[in-house]
Amino acid sequence: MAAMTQPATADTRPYHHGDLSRALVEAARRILETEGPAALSLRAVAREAGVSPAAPYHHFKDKSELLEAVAHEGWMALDVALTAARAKASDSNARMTSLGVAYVCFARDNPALYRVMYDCSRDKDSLPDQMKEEGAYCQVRNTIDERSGGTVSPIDLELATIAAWCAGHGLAEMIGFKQFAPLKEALGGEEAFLRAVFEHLGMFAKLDQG
Amino acid sequence: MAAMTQPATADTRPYHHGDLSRALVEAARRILETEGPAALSLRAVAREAGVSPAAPYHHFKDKSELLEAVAHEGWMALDVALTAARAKASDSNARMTSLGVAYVCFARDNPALYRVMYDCSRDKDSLPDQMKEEGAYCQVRNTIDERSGGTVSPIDLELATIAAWCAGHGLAEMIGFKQFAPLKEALGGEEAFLRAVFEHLGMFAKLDQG
DNA sequence: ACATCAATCTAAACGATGTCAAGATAATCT
DNA sequence: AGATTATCTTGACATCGTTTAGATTGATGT
Repeated sequence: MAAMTQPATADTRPYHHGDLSRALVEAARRILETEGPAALSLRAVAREAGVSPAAPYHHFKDKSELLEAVAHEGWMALDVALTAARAKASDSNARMTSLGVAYVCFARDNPALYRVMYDCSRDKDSLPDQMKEEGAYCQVRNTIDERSGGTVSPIDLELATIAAWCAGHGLAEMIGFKQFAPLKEALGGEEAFLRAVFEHLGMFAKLDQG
Repeated sequence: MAAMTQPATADTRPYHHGDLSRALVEAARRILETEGPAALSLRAVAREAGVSPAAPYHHFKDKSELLEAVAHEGWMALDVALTAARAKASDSNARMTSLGVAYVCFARDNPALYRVMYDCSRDKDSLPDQMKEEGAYCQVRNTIDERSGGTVSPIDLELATIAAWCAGHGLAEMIGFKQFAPLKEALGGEEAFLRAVFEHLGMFAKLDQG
């Protein structure tokens, strides 16, 4: 089946790409990392993948559908990061803080991808990726539930999850503000700063007091 | 001085607009409200203002500079809303919650404007609008400081402000998620939902315990 | 009053973008 | 092998941000 009808020297791609869907998503991520979100045009992605501007339309309905695929990969990568962070903490309090720090660090290290992830979540009728099945949001909820030994009411559990998620996302969007530089310095680095903010958010005051 | 050199019937504008700067910003806000952020092109703004596509360039360097002007108006409007909310609460605890609710409601009622406001804050070297002088951020800090009678350390005050701001912004971005509909229902409406989340964020647990 | 100058607007164009229709090419199925 | 379907390219269209050159007006100085 790999019978190429063309010479196909090292740099001539066969007419049919083989797995253009994936190649396009990877090209998009490459552009995001190297040139930022402003450079992420459909044509640029096609160019990067070595294909004509119209080719993507055989795999994605829209530019937005391509972006959704990119965002989906982003949420999966975040899941991996959160899982790793959760496994690394000893007690359940530290696990929660560690989760928050990992979340914000992911956003800091992949700012363009993070923006695409949220831009795709907005204005969407269906459930956004992060809330599905075992998505990042559910991971936070599970961690909180574990922490309280499963005794907390469903409503309070949901409220606490929302509160924690909002804090994480809000901090993720502000982490870059230069305004905070001296404060980070005073606290001994960015991660210490993040831990301080998360601890300041006594996110469990309500849960703990009953 | 109102000597028009043209007949200038009701619908013929004089060659010089008079105050195109303001007219453009207002046109932009009108488009944002009625057609959303996707329709906000420079040409559309010029069209809405009844002027050629190149005219805005005599008042703004860029499209982004126009957007910054729009964002600036947005932050000022938010300031007004927050000031009103702060005045309406009795004790300082309620004042804080009321501030948060007002913030999120502003974002909910002006979603497109809110997005422009934050898009302009990002990737900016200088201090963003909301943090300047008596901007919204400072209003939050002042409210927290008032609450503790000015006894809290500068670092803790800053951390608490950041925490509160992050929670507000995070919640503002998620308030539209359909996922939360049943929870809002169970709590008796959207505003009750907001109050519950803010109270769940024991934002002052750390401050209160010393 | 009038000429000059600067500010403001228009017209026309350029390159880039998202998207589509028509045709070329290749893989697959019968 | 022949037909069908999936995939890619070419070429086009409308729109966008932006620039350049020229037209129109208000202000300034005499």
